[in-house]
Amino acid sequence: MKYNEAKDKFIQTWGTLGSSWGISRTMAQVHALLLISADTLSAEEIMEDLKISRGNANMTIRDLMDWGLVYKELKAGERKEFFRAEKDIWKVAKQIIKERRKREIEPVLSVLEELKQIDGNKNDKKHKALIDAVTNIESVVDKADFALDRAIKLDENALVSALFKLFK
Amino acid sequence: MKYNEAKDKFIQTWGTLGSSWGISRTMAQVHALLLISADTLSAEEIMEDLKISRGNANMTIRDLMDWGLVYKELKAGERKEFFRAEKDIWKVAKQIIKERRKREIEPVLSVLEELKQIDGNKNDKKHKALIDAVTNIESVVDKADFALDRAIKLDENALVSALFKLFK
DNA sequence: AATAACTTTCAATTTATTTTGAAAGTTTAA
DNA sequence: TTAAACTTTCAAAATAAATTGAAAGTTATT
Repeated sequence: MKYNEAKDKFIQTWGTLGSSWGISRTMAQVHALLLISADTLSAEEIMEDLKISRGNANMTIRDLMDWGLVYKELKAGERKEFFRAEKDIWKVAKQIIKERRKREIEPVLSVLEELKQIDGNKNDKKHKALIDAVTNIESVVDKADFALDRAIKLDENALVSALFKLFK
Repeated sequence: MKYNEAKDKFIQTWGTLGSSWGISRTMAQVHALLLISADTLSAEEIMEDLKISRGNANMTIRDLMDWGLVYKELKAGERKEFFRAEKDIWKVAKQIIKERRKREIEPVLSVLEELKQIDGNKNDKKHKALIDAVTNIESVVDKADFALDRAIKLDENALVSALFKLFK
């Protein structure tokens, strides 16, 4: 396989994956492009490379910065802005999980909390089933948080981290 | 808040969450409805309750069964099929992760494996950046698998599981 | 203060996904 | 074997999401 073919395939693949894991396809493609770029790229270069419009490039880059996946860099003597991706994929994954927790899980949790204040007889079968479901979901979020914390702590542990590198 | 309002809000909320975490909105809504139903429901009841078409109900239920989130149950003396949701949310979460790994991550991994067979000079900056990205991604998938295994093992540990229940 | 270089916005369009519902298919019971 | 009860299919329609690009906005330079 030639480099350009591999590059396109990588961008395409990362785009597909991204769109199913919470960031939009174009966001993931721009991220993929930056990920395999040795140097920073300008908005101009990104739009040319991926054949997307100026507006799309601009909004996508801004979104990626909001998500903490891409950083802006200024070059001395240049008016243009240049962009660089976070290349540590584990950091990328953690960042995505963190953002999605904030954007998607937390609002749900507050709705669930409300739902527990439901009027009526607590011994009613229907009420009980609803309260059970809500309680169960809340406990799972707690478990997931705990598991995630453990995974992150585990990662921060230098020894284990070193062990992982042996398998790379 | 009255029961019916709470019920609708729950279905709506679960639907929104589902659609951002890999199962479609209607799938999540049907799942939510079954989740808070003390008894099994027929396709007919589901379509009436959620005001969706027969075709949509049928396909959605089939999808949910494919995902292992809903089971079919037959009642003696009834021609109709009845459905029951998996109510252990931790199992639901594990099941979704497992399915999505199979459906979305595994195909990506095999593409990445291909990409490593790229022609040309390995010392070329561009090649190196691409190979680095691919390698890095593969190692993160390994880490995530490991962390997930740990989380699941942790959950299966009765003692820890009991501790969790204290916080419920 | 005028111009050039660049970034941002957003209404209109395009593309992708979901839903419908009538028709076809299947199974059971008489 | 026929009819009734039920399930599945899928092309068309509806809805939702992403993308474009020209115009407006901003900032730096002369």
